[in-house]
Amino acid sequence: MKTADNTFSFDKAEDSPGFLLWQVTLLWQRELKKALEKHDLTHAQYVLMASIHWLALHHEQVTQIVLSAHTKIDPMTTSTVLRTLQAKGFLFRQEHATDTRAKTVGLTESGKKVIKQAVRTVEKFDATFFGPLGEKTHDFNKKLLLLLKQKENGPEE
Amino acid sequence: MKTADNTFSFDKAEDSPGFLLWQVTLLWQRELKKALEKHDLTHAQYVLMASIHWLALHHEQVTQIVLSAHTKIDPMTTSTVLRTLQAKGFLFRQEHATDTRAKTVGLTESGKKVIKQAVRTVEKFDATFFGPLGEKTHDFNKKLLLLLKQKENGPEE
DNA sequence: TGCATTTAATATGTTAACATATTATATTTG
DNA sequence: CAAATATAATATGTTAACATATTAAATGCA
Repeated sequence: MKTADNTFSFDKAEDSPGFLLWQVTLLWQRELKKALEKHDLTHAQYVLMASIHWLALHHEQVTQIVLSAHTKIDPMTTSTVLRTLQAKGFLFRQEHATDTRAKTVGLTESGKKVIKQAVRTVEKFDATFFGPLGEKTHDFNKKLLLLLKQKENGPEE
Repeated sequence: MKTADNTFSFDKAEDSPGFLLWQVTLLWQRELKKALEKHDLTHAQYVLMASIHWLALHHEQVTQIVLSAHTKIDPMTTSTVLRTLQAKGFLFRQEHATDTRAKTVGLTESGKKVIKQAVRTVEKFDATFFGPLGEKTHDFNKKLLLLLKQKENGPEE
């Protein structure tokens, strides 16, 4: 369908990876949000709690800046969401052993219990959402990793 | 790296398509935001204006609900962002010819000028961002479309 | 060692994304 | 036709994502 207008280089919006990526993520987030309601968690809260749990299994001291780097949630958002989670009793924040600027973050028993259940919910949800990709899921992951890595020149955890 | 914990079914967070998808989109949005600053547009504003322009070339009357469906931005967000764009003088909203509930939306001359420049910026940005995919970009698009399409046919609430 | 530079966290303010509920109008159907 | 239902837009309120700027402490280096 050719038109007289030459604003777009794509003949269909469906050929734009950016537009598609964003739309898929909108959809994914919208549905995941509903799936997380039963745990009384938002997506950001879930990601941070899951990452704390994950990092705690591999690191000693999980600080907010480490969390921010791992999740790619910016430090300010990380700070405010963690405060909410602390108010919910799902985590504690205490002064770092050697760096008094930093705060060490950890899940409470209550938090651990919640996140374990939530992880099951999310993994089940993702299995359904990405089901159509079938065995091509790994290939999809590889492409996403490629896009992530291009910008990654800084220090990693 | 095996641990005693069995919360996660993935041994690495990098194997989770949901986590990766979300992270790539965060990165993409963050950088696109900066690229759009020179046009004084947010991403949502850009998407809506580009879609109005696009739809106007293919449809007669672009209503807010049509825009919402096309962009997958929810109707409420669509409404408020369009109001902002109207205040900026980039678009008009007038009563629909036959459906008095609806509003027909269109770009002003000023809006058209801005969006044409912004589209160039975004297409250039996307070319760089998705550059690492090379000729696999089309395959990436296909996978994203697959994920989008499942919902269109799927169970409706 | 002392001073400049980084860095960790956060106060403040803007826009987005969404839920829920409401208003007004359109459409369906009994 | 009238009543029930669906739809287009929006008021109100919550959380997220981010920018900018600030505070205080760690680190670099001359």
